[in-house]
Amino acid sequence: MKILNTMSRKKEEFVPVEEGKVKMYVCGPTVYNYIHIGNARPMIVFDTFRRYLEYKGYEVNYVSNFTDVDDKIIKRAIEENADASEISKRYIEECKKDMEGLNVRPATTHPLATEEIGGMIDMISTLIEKGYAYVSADGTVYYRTRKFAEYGKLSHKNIDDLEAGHREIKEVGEQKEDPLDFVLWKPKKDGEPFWESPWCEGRPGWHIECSVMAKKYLGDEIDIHAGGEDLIFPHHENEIAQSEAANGKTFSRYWMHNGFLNIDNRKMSKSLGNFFTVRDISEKYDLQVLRFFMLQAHYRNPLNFSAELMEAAANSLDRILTSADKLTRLLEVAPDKAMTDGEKADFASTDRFVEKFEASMDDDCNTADAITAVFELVRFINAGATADNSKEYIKALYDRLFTLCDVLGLKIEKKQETLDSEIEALIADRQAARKAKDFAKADEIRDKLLGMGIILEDTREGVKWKRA
RNA sequence: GGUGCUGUAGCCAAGUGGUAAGGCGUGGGACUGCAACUCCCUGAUCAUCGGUUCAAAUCCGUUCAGCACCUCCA
Repeated sequence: MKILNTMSRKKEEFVPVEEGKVKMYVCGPTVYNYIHIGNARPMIVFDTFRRYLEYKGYEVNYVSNFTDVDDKIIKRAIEENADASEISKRYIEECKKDMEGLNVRPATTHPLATEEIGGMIDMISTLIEKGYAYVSADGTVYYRTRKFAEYGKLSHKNIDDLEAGHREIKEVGEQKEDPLDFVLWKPKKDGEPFWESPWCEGRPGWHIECSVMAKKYLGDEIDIHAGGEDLIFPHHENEIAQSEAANGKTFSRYWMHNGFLNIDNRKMSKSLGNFFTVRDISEKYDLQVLRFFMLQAHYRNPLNFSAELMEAAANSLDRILTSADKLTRLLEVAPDKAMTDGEKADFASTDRFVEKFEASMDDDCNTADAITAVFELVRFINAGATADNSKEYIKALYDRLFTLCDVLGLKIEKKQETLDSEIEALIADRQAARKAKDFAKADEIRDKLLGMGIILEDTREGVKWKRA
């Protein structure tokens, strides 16, 4: 399996630190509001990668934090005249609901920044002892960036270019030794949450949180660190500087970054009025559609979002779900027999779809390509499977489709839904009318049901209904 | 200015040296009482120009267009 490593900018064969196990850290959201659809992209793509690693037999320790102390949260708390922890708690819960809708599995651990302050103080102390950090007069602790010789190795930036850039932005009131230095610990302001520390009452800088949480839950050297491409600099660069200086080891062997999501070809932002939360989308679509939509593109490429594209994604996904539904129906009526030799050969011929799927996923998690293998399996099913096939054969096809979709995090199980007796009676009446060739009445009933939100389809396997 | 990314059929999107996957949509056909579903058929020489090569969407260079990061945005 190959992964494009941001560090080397090359596809590298994946070799975990410990055979059979993967330690993976994905930077999570700052919880000051409902998550937006841009936040959802790394959640979806890296959840999919995790699922694939598990499919391959790896034991994955997947850690994703919630940043629950931050300027934005504090700002929101002040606006609502609430406590910052109330805000973060609320949106962590809402985020988990959205993740469930997106079928993003909970991480092995979801650490909270506010519960890891002790570890942060320890790491900052270590950095000070080793000379990688210093305390300024007001108690702010800064990282001494130039002390870390490899600074810039992930983002491939030249430290002197960076410095030149910074000089044009005069930073006022800071007591840094160097403009490149960043905050590890900052003093509290009135009304802000704070913690005791050896330097001052205050709170941690953003970057130190992830270094500490990764270390605590995964160890000094992790396999994969992932997040949005905007985090490469400065966030991940700073994490490397902190962790490697403090621990004396390579922080992460592989770095994966997803591309940005644009809206109607423009960057999503509140000021442009093209800002969508996952919750907004859930009002119109099953969130599976959003998940499918994002997996149709390669995770590293920029992806454009629009209403038309969502509609197309919904139709595409329906094609898969319809096929799965057909198998479910066939399973009910198929003769309870073992596979015939012919069926065995047919089933074996679908191995090629699984092979293609795996080859695509092995190639830097190419979900867009992997999905094509699913569609090829779908066409095979739609064209070939009938009520004459044995139950064992139908079941085998279903399991195969289920397995591939499950890696992608797409649920194909039909939700167990029951109709109320009135609707069932109407469907029965319509069937009777059709049998009597009273098509006017049959159509009338079908229209009536449509008005009630029930769509009927007369398939070879019988009458099928679905909600509009 | 620095560092990168992108440009493939109406739309979306794989494919990084051997003569273009897949999906949506469109049009035609089969099936169906009709509709829907499904199946079959239907489309591009890969932004531009030039070069390397027996062979390029795929490597090198040019031009054009769009985008990102370089200020705690996934």
